[in-house]
Amino acid sequence: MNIADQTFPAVDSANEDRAQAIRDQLRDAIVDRRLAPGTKLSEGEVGTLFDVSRTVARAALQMLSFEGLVRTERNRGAFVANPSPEEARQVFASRRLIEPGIAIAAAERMTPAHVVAFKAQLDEEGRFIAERGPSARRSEIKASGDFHLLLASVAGNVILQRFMEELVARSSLVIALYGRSGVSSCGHSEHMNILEALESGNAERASALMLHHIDHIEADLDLRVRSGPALRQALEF
Amino acid sequence: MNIADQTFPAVDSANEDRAQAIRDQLRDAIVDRRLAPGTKLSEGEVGTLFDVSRTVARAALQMLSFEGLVRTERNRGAFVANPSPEEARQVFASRRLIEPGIAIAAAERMTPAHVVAFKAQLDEEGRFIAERGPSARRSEIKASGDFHLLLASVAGNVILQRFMEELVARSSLVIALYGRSGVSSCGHSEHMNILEALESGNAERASALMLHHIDHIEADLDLRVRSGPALRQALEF
DNA sequence: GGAGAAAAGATTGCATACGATTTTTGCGAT
DNA sequence: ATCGCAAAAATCGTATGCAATCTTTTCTCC
Repeated sequence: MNIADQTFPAVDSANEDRAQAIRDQLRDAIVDRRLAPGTKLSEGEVGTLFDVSRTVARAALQMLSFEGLVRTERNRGAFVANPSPEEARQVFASRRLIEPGIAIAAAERMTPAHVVAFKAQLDEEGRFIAERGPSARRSEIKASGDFHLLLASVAGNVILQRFMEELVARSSLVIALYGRSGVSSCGHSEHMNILEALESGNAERASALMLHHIDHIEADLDLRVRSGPALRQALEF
Repeated sequence: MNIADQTFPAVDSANEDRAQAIRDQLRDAIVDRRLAPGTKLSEGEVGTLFDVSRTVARAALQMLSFEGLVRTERNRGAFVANPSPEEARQVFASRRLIEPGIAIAAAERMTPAHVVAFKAQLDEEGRFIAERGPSARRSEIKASGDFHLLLASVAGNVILQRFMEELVARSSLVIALYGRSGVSSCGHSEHMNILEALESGNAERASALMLHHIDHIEADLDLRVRSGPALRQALEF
């Protein structure tokens, strides 16, 4: 009975919080761009979709609003975030500040097991790049983010790790919105270079490579305001 | 109209969210150490105390749990966070990574109005240090944190600003728990030096001073495990 | 008297209900 | 046909109720 109806939504998460499970699925959907920015996420809809009451759906949406992935307006509802160019710049400014330091910390804590995990991660990343199609592109963005999350977990600071989770999620949104080309293939090779530096314990080099990597990602964005930002906001789309 | 109702931190909060107001008050109480680490915050108690239902009290507690100021255990309730020495170290490691960069950004954006605000802030800080007594010490810790928050707001990156809000709040908890002496008077002069550097537009110097300042704060902590950490955790007090 | 088990009490997780607010729809006037 | 306004529908904010879980007390048995 449990197995049957909890097939897809709400993974296993028996003792876990249901709201958390819903948040995770919604976050994946947002980061994967299956939910477009501006989409309304009504409490009732989310609730019926995941077969829970509005109470827990609301809790999930509140969590996402804390992470900056949805914006809530009083008495109006929750919407998938539509980050402005300015917000996008701030996301990357934050990453430039934090990630080089994370790379240094990670370099000092790398173990052979970590190296194996990174190689598996990069393999998967390469596979998605080889594929074509919109679905592959989404997976590609997600895999690219996972590299940075893996690095954060190796660094061993859970606070910074959580910050990075938020920043990576928001970056994915920004890239989906403002991304120009397939810089990702270039990003893939940069990831490999970073791993090389980490593997050889060259913390400084890893840090510098990371900084450049972030610069490259941001440089690929087209952050000019398009077709009147006020109108866009007013129309909420 | 705008001026009238936005007098101060919206205690009345007519159109504001009530849960948010409760969160703010609870946060202040935690940071001020009026609520000791480990204290249980039951939904019902908080609700009756603020004259709201459990629903909104619960929302406030959820917010605080996101910020790391309370820890919630399923089916058991919410407790004021009791950061471990390891957690304390990670808080300061995060600050060492972020705040020097914030100082640089702030130095580049300082205006005369900002300088005035900083001077007022430092005046108040000095006043609390001059006073004696436990209440003054609490205000002193809070004022010291406010300096860093003011700096973050000047830096102009709302994402980093929110990160700093969390880090400063957790720092206050840590200092209250593990703080040794009145390093704060020393911290006050360091704040003044930082302001000097900011005022003269010397970003590099401000950044370096900030890094040392954080080091000094952490150096004043006694992060040795005291009287068995496992026992302490087990007894939850 | 102490240890263990069962019951009572307290607290959380979740669903539902109801008033308030916003958005949409329907209808008549210009 | 368009605009304005009022009623209806939808949605949110919040309170409350019930079942599940945890804690404490009490009772029994050794």
